[in-house]
Amino acid sequence: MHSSPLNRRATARDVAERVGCSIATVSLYINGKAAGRVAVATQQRIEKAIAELGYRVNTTASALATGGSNAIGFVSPDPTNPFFSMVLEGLTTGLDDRFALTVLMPSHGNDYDRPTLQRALAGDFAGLVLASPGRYLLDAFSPTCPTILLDAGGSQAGFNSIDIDITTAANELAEHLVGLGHQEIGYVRLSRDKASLRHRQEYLDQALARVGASLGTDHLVLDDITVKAAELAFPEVWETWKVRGVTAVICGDELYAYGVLKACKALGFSVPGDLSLVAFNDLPYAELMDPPLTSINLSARGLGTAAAAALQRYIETGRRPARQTVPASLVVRASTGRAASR
Amino acid sequence: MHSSPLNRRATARDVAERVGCSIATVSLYINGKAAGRVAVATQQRIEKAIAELGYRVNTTASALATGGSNAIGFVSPDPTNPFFSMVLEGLTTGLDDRFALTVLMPSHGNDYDRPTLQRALAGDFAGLVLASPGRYLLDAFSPTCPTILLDAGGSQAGFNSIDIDITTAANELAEHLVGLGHQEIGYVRLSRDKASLRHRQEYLDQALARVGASLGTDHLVLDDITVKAAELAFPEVWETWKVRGVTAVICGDELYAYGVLKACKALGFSVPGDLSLVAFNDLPYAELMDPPLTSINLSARGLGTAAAAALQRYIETGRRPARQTVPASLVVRASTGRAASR
DNA sequence: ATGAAAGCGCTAACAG
DNA sequence: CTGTTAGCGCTTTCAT
Repeated sequence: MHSSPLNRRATARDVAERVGCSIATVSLYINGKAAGRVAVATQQRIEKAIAELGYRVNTTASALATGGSNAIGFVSPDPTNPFFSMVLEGLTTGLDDRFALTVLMPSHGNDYDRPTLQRALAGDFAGLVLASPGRYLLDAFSPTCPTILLDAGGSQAGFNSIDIDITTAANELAEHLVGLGHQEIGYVRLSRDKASLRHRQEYLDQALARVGASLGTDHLVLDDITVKAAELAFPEVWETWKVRGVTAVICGDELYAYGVLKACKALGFSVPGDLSLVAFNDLPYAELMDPPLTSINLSARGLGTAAAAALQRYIETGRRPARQTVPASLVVRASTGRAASR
Repeated sequence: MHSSPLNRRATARDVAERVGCSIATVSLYINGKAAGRVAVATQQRIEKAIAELGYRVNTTASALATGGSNAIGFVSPDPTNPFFSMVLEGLTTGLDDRFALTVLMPSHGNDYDRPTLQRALAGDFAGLVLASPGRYLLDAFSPTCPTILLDAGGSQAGFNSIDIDITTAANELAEHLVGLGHQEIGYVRLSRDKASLRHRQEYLDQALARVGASLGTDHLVLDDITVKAAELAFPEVWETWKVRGVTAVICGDELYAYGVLKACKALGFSVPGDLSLVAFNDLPYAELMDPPLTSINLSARGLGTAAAAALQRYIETGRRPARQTVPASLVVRASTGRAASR
């Protein structure tokens, strides 16, 4: 309306000139510090000029002057995995409007690495959120701004983290499975050393052992977190698992469960008739599968909102947040049933 | 190592002092403009000092000085809808490392609105990508930086857009359905006026009419793009559709198809035995459904990479990109079959 | 109640 | 080859 596209953008100086006041006065007004320091009449004229010129503060300049950026960096392995989408959603809804969320992803490959982290450090962020960082990444990482680790698999010395507490859920799952007669259980996991994932497995191991069941050591180990990887590799590991007497499979990531389900169908197995299936995550798709997946809900969204709240407080007060935890919970659906007799 | 966390960050001045040269020289070096202008010996000493101090340029200051931000804003309705995740992924892989991608989402509600757009305009972005903007948003929108519309449903006067060309796919789908004996087809769509979605429907109407089939006017119209919405509403509309003799349903968004599928199961319909089902989108989950969904692949990722390329060129050259199109394609899977005899 | 001025850290002429 | 200088647009003291 007032300006053709891509015109020079109005500055505080333009506003000041139009009003006939100084830039400082404009600054006071737009930062809400005018009360009792700027005449009301002047304030109104400034407001009017701002509207007429379509003025908006230049956040870059503002950040430089105040020495504080308004950008939060979100470092995520894979925007396409709904777990991270949900964390992202939690973050955006939890963050104040004055913060901008910048996402940093691996430029190639399927997880983020040092270069990605370097970019995160190089950008001027007010705060940083690292989602499910591999442990090897943290060795070489020294934060330059308030940083929070998400789902890092237990507290990491010197880092602030929000973790998923799976103890209760793991125990419930163990009881659920054993209650259905399952003893020998197969596990599908990622090859990379992700603390968060190893963590899941360790708790599971303990919880199952306590009730007399076992995860075995013959895990199906995959290099990528994709449906395809699990689908292709499942038939092979099945030979081994069959011998051990496996009647249920737990997948360290939900995408794996989708793959296993497809493989089962191709092999003519019925789920849960022949094999019970459990997934970590509980994405919106878990209940759309056929059968719907029994899963451990990792509260991805909650992780995001908790991170947003903690990080904002951290940035504002400068005090490191206490270590936090969001609870995972077991959601029983039709993909688990009585163990097949053997 | 060299500095305790959250120490004051080294500036170019620190580097210059340590080396004993001027700030300008440091600037030349770090911007790769040193060749033939700075003595090699000096360059090495600068490099050394940079490493020792852990210096990184302050991008905020840099942006202010050059008058160009390095941030691209991505405005998206819902990070949780995999379509947008895939666009996002395309964007991140397509964008140069020197750009940072900032995501802007509706602060609440289920689509972005003027306030979100305001935030996008207020941030200092080098470029902006608006995903599937509602038409009503564009009336009041005048870009202040290179902006590209994605999936805006046909060119919008004065805007640069990349659209999904569904003509071929729509024709193929029409032939596919009619070939299977379908005449009366139900359509599930969003109530909001999204040009991109209306567009889909119009093409479909034409393509179907051409081969003697019909989409009817009794669409199932929903307010949110969620699985639940479709699942709950389907049984009601079915009464109407049954009378019309509907044998196939096309869903304007894949999430709707998931809902319809669930509803069908609950109602005891077999798909495609009693009803064929088609979805727009073709997310990774389409083929995991039972039955796998016949769908129109909207090339979300391709949309993202195309946008990244076009926007970068736009920013660098200042010349508006030509209108572009990525083709959609029909993917036939098991959810469509012969029309039920009636 | 308002303005002048210093400066945030960097870049880009321009002068030597 | 290198340093000086003048900003980028804003915030913030400190006078007035």
